[in-house]
Amino acid sequence: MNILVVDDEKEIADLIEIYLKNANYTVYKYYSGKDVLRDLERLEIDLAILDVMMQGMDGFSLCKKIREKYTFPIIFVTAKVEDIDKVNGLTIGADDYITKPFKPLELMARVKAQLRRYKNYNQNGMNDASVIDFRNILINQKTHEFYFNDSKVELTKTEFSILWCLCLNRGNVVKTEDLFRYVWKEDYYEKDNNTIMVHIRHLREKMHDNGKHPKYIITVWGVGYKIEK
Amino acid sequence: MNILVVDDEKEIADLIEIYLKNANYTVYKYYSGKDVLRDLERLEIDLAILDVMMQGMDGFSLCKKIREKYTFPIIFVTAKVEDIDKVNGLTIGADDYITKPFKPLELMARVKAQLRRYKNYNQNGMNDASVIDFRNILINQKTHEFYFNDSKVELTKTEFSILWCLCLNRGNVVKTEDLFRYVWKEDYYEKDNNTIMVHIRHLREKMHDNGKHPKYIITVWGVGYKIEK
DNA sequence: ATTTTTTTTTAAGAAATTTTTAAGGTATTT
DNA sequence: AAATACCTTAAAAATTTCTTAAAAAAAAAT
Repeated sequence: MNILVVDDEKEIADLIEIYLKNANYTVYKYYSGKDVLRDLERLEIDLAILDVMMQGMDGFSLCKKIREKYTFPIIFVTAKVEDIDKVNGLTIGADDYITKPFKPLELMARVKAQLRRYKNYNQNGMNDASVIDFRNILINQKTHEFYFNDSKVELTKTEFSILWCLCLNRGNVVKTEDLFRYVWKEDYYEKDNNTIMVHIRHLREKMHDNGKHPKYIITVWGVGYKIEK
Repeated sequence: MNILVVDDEKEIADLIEIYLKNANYTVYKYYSGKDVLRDLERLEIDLAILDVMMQGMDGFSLCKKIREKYTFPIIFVTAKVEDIDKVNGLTIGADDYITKPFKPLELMARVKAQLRRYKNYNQNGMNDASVIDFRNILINQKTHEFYFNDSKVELTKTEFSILWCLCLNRGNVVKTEDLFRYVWKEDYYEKDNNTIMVHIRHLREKMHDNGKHPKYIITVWGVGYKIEK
């Protein structure tokens, strides 16, 4: 497991590193947010521990930047004890927030809890794959390509995200609300329903699957959509 | 979203409930772990907030019991400030651990962070039990499919919900009022009785079980319905 | 910086499906 | 026999989805 540690106080970063390495994690240690963003893509991080108050880019800004592309757990570790900071930190995308001075054992327990949630409680295996291949569908998340009957079909970002979610859950119904939250990552309201419907229609069109009885993206009345295995 | 609150100190449970309801969550409030375990299957909980020190079954034991079957996030709220308890709580399957006196806003931020992780960042709860298979009935909540004598029978959302509730409680009578509240999630009045009856009739029809002596969905006079094991 | 193109969202009417109501009937209990 | 609870049927009402087109927003190109 690869853990990212970002803290401009070297002693703290070193201390955290010792405990993490002791628990057999691979540690990537950084002293500035800028350097992190430069390397993030190639590191394949599973969890990040960020300091809030850093020179240059602060922890909150870094967290926001990370969340634009990644969903691995983020834990803030900070000397700031203001309640409003905790609330802000958790609101902008962090999963946990610990104040200094912290007990290393507690930090480790929280790291393990977050990794368990991220890796184990997730649907096993299925989620890690970046290619899903079944029936006459081949969809690749890494390359953002979709092949249907061996010919490439161009999808927009939203269309791809919807189809990917349905394929991840192939065989199972995805509730409209869950689908919305997966794709848009924000709260769902009734009116959003129509937005999804239009995208579904576009997808069906691109799969030549419009008409009364779609063969691929199937409507489950009052619940959501599913794609049969 | 359905949130479970378990605390034998009524005032705390009530306080938490107020904040949760204010944020538009549905709250199921319990004062003992035993009662929770009895109802858990039919509640469809998305997140739990548990007190650690309770009379009878303590929070840790309840957490372990829940984790045998469910993966929704669990947050401990407790007066125990011993570090070792935090570590233990997080180790046995909890996702977060807050000590009293806690700031309600912080609790709410942590609830939201956990739900975001569970519902938006992760694919949600693939592991939670979703298939019931007995006699010649096979009902799958994830795929929203119902097989009767090995052939697929299409059900509407309400029909499915009713049958699922009866199957969850197979062997036992489900009171009309309880059935209504499970399916419609609102208060029950006499006139709703007829609505249920019509749906039951449709179900019986689809199971070729109309007539004087139904073999599957059995009427228990003056009480409700049951489906025999 | 502006224009063009593409994508996403909104809106509104139509179509399809599901749910509820209502009324008359049947079975069971007291 | 009366009262109560349940069943059946069909039509009305409500809900949900589909379709289409245009507006708005975002991205790409000039």
